[in-house]
Amino acid sequence: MAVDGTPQRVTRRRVRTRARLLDAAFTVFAAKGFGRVSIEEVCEAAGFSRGAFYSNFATLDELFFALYRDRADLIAQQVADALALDGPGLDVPASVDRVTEVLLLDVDWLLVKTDFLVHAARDAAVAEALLDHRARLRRAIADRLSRAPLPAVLGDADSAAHAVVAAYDGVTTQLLLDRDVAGARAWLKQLLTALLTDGGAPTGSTGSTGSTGSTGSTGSTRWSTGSTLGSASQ
Amino acid sequence: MAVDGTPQRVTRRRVRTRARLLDAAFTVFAAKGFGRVSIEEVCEAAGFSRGAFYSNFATLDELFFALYRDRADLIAQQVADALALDGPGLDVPASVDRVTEVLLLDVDWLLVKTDFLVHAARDAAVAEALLDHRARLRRAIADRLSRAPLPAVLGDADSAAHAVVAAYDGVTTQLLLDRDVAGARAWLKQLLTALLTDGGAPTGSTGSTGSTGSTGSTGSTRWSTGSTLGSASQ
DNA sequence: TGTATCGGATACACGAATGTATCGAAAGGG
DNA sequence: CCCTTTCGATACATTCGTGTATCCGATACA
Repeated sequence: MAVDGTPQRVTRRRVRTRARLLDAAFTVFAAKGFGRVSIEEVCEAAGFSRGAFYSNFATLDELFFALYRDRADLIAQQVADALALDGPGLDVPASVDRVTEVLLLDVDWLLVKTDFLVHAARDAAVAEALLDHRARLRRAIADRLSRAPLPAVLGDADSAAHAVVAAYDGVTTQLLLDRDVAGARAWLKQLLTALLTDGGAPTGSTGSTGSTGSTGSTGSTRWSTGSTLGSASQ
Repeated sequence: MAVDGTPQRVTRRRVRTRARLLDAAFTVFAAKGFGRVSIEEVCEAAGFSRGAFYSNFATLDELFFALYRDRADLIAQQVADALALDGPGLDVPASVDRVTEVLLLDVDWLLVKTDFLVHAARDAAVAEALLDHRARLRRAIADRLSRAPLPAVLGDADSAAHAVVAAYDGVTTQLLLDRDVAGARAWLKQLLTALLTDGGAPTGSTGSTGSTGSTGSTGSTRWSTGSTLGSASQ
């Protein structure tokens, strides 16, 4: 029941089943979207019965929250690492490359993250958690960014970090629709370099130079392009 | 049943009830989110019974789709109008102001739109519709943008339009969390002018000059926290 | 190895939402 | 003004998901 019948013995298989539940939830949420997923589906995907779930979580929201928390922390850490690789004198293009790689690694994560955003947009407590995570991310970027020439197209390093996050979010939105990871990466790199350097990118093309498909995302369905949609009734 | 028992007589009260259903759906979706809304809730909000619904739509998805279509077209038109106000020589700052105004007018719409994005991200047909709408918006912007000096920080007008949309999406994401419409507008203006002019914005502050609150959004709950931005928790 | 505690499975009852079939009232044409 | 068509309401059956109470196997500790 996850209520405060706090277990006294230090559990052990409990953590494993909890982890399995979280992993399964991630897969199912990515595939069908939170809101279209039932508790039983998660349990089935994890190979458990609903009893296991209710023993670890009180509600689906709670699981979702825990899921987001874990993964978000992990990503934030990866971003921090990617930025820490440079010496004290930040190498902007290299950092942009690495961060872009990390941020646009897994489409499934973007799906779940966006679900979480929608969820947070209607719940102040959840929103605060998400804002926290974003603030941490921004700070990591701003800290690192403050040690670079910074072309002053924007204001200080904090504003620049804001802009970076905004660009990331914008590219994410498009990526969710066209599923073109390679294109999104290229486009994000172009945007960031345009924002963070004076030179900008010289090339004219938008960046979606044809999805090579070899991007190897976790396993999301790729759209079959030509399809209907026009035929609404009446 | 909305199947092809296509009515022969040109209906009349039908269109009214359909419109009422769509309006009610917009409100309910904005408040609770698609996925947490039942057919009956929509009908109740519209003052109808479920019979009315099933007489006009086959499924909730269909209604959602129609709802998005209508409003999206309307917004696209408004943006086009806002851009058309200039003479042939585009006045960038003025256009940015007007477009920003239009795009960040109604938080409720952003909520519904994001719900739709999440929906589209998992359904190819819906995704295509959304991509269509975005393409139209981009084209309107690009057309107008091609008649301006365009500081060449980015590539051609098309790339610039892409960047504009990305900035819009990025700012929207943040706005959904902090509900600071005024701040979002300021920030979007700053971003856009930074992208579309050489000078950029000189000021260092991020732009959240304190939410005046007089923005008059439709009726969404306003979060209690002071406008976040700079003050990262921790 | 025995034993007390814990964790997950099973079974049940309940509520909510859906879809359909049917009926009465409204609307428009003649 | 009547009559036909259409629209929305009502009632019903059914499915689906949830939450809880109970039970048995597993696990940690002595």
